[in-house]
Amino acid sequence: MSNFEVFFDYIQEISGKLLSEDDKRLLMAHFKPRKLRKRQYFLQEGDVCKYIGFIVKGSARTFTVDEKGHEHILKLSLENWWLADFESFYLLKPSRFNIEALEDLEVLQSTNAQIEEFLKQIPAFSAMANVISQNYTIANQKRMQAAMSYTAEERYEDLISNYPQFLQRFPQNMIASYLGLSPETLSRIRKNSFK
Amino acid sequence: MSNFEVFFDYIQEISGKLLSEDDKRLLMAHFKPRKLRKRQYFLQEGDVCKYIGFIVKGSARTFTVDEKGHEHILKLSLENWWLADFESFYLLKPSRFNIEALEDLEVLQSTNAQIEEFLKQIPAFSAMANVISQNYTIANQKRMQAAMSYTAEERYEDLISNYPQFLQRFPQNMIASYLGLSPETLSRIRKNSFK
DNA sequence: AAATGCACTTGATATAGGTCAATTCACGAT
DNA sequence: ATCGTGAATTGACCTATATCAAGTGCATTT
Repeated sequence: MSNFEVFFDYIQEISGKLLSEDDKRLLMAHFKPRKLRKRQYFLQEGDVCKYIGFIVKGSARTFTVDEKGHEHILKLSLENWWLADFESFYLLKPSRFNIEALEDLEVLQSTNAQIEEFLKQIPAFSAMANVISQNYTIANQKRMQAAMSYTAEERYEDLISNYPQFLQRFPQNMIASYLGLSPETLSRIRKNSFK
Repeated sequence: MSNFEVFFDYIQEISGKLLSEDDKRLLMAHFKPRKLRKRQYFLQEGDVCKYIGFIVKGSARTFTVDEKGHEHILKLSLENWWLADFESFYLLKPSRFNIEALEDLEVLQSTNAQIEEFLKQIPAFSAMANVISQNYTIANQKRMQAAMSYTAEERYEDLISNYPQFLQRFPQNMIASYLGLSPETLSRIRKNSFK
């Protein structure tokens, strides 16, 4: 299946609507395929996030670096997820985040101005945007609650049940950072839960 | 200014579009005013969040209670904010949250089905929804980053600069809980930063 | 096969922030 | 004015998690 077929299926499935041939032509004309090798950056801190990318293949992490040089992973992303720093993308502000490919990465990317066009012209695209926005809001609410009310161990168990794929796809130190833990602490948590 | 005038101004300002007289009639027909006294609940854990409320006056907190009986405040809300547990509201699932009035509260409320209608029929309403969704996404991203990378003191300073009104409107123990801190810790942080 | 480099583990120690208990403060109700 | 209640402060102590340092196991490169 080609990259665009994957993408079209995704839109139709999430939105519950069909794309016309015209819709598909429009999307193909303005979403550009882009490939990144592992370790390459989709976005660097300080740059404006001009593109939003739909991940067709591979994985990425969104992270900040604090004054002490410590990295904090905010988001881990896999196939069929969208990749962007939304604050920078919507407001055209320089980003405080880095987005780096953790595996070889293939995305379909487009600009904010184009997305506005798709929203106006393609009903399935706009329906998809609404569903995604709902899902994001819900996921954020959950994650925030987990961060505030759960212990390290509970957050790890939560991750296992909500995103079991993460354990296969991401190294443990990345998962630790995503959970807001040091790699040592995650290692000890795993040791204890196996006994 | 009446409740609805406040509401209409808000929609027009956020969306950048004007409401027609028909639009206004439609909104007035399906947003119901509701008043809650301080301490009353807008939503109780276990119930489905049937209504979304627009706060015209007053304030509220959204919180969970963990197994140890500790409360965790996820959201503090003031005038011109929306009040709902979106997970429960969108998915019609029983809520894990409580929403309680912290001051006497006046909201305009409506149901999910009605909101869908407004989105279809009122361009300004739908434009507003898009802007709000962007703002939420950005605010969530920021708050998550703060929770993961900042110390307690930095989070408090962040709050002071982003939401100075909170200090006037909410008691310190609520703010502590919102920041994920014990009241004692927040008290000590304030003491230190005054020296 | 040796060498290099990472991810992961393990142990010892440090620290931010939590918990518990006592005290003071503010204010609404009588 | 006084009482009562809940908020805020303060001190002593505790705990979860971070930090630092050393060691182990595996791939990848040479």
